[in-house]
Amino acid sequence: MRVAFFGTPAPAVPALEALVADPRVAVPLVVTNPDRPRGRGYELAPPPVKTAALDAGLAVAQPVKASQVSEQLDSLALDACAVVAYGQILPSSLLAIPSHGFVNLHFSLLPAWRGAAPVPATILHGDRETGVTCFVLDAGMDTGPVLATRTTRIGLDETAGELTGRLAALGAPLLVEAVVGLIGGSLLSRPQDHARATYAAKISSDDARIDWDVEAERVHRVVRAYNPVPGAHTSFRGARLKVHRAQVVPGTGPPGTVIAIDDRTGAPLVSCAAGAVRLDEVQPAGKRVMTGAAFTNGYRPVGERMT
RNA sequence: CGCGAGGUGGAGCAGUUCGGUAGCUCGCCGGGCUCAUAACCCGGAGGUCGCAGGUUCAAAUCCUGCCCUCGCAA
Repeated sequence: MRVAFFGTPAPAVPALEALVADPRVAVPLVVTNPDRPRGRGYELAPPPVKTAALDAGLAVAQPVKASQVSEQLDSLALDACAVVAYGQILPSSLLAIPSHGFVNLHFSLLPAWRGAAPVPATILHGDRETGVTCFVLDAGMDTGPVLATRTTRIGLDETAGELTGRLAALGAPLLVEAVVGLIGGSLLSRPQDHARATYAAKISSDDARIDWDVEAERVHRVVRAYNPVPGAHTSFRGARLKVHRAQVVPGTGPPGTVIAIDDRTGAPLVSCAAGAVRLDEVQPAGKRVMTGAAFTNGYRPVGERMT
């Protein structure tokens, strides 16, 4: 079976590797986004999928627009394509090229959380479980018929980064089976219940700003949902303070106030609209990540306000 | 040449403006108190102040160059 792979960031890598490792599948081409300037100084960085593909000795294409590979795809006599977080909408002209179409691995239980950022959305929403879905791409945004799903519980303190890693590992073998099953005819797709669809918009740094005037449970979810990127943040002494990890604790005070230091851990306690959170891991702008206790020792924040 | 912050005992910070004794909160080690303790008391070890050069009687502090870490943005 000849399957081209479309994907870009790190969570797509396990799927690519699983596909390559399967003896039934040949991967004649990997399509990924172009190298982009990243980090300080705008250094050009290759996407993780490109690095993994080159390591595996695979051919790589990095079109600015996906449609630019249509001729190349045409010439490869593909049975199907596999897509994981490619980062571009694929035009239907492209979807028609492989005989069995495109199979996408999406990091939610569709039709829940269609769109760009399903993992933060599911944590933010307080879902108890989530999963991965393999479906056949159609013209809509994550609207195609479903081939296979896998479910997993969300840990009470699990971050988006951790959950994404687990879903990537969970989804990789599922994608292989979905692609093989679709091509082989052993797997049938079922349409989604569109009436129950929910959407997870792309997140921005602004979304990750902590509003202290909500209940502590919600602050805790914000912290988890935006870890590690872009990082939940607040403002302290006029500078950005990222909160990487927190716990809900009892406490009362004006929202955003450092009301006390935790006896056991030494971490600062910050009051919310209801309850408080203990800041277990923070990062002031320009500094390394530090424990809440280290922050307390150096900054003596009791009584001060985070905004 | 994208914008910006920072490097001071093991951790996190102050001290740099205006050169002159190495400071604070912790941690660690030892001792004490206590039924006990993450609590409290007493004592102690531990620092080439990122690196190199320069100015000076004297540099963490002023000047020059370099290295490293990190925040924003993309």
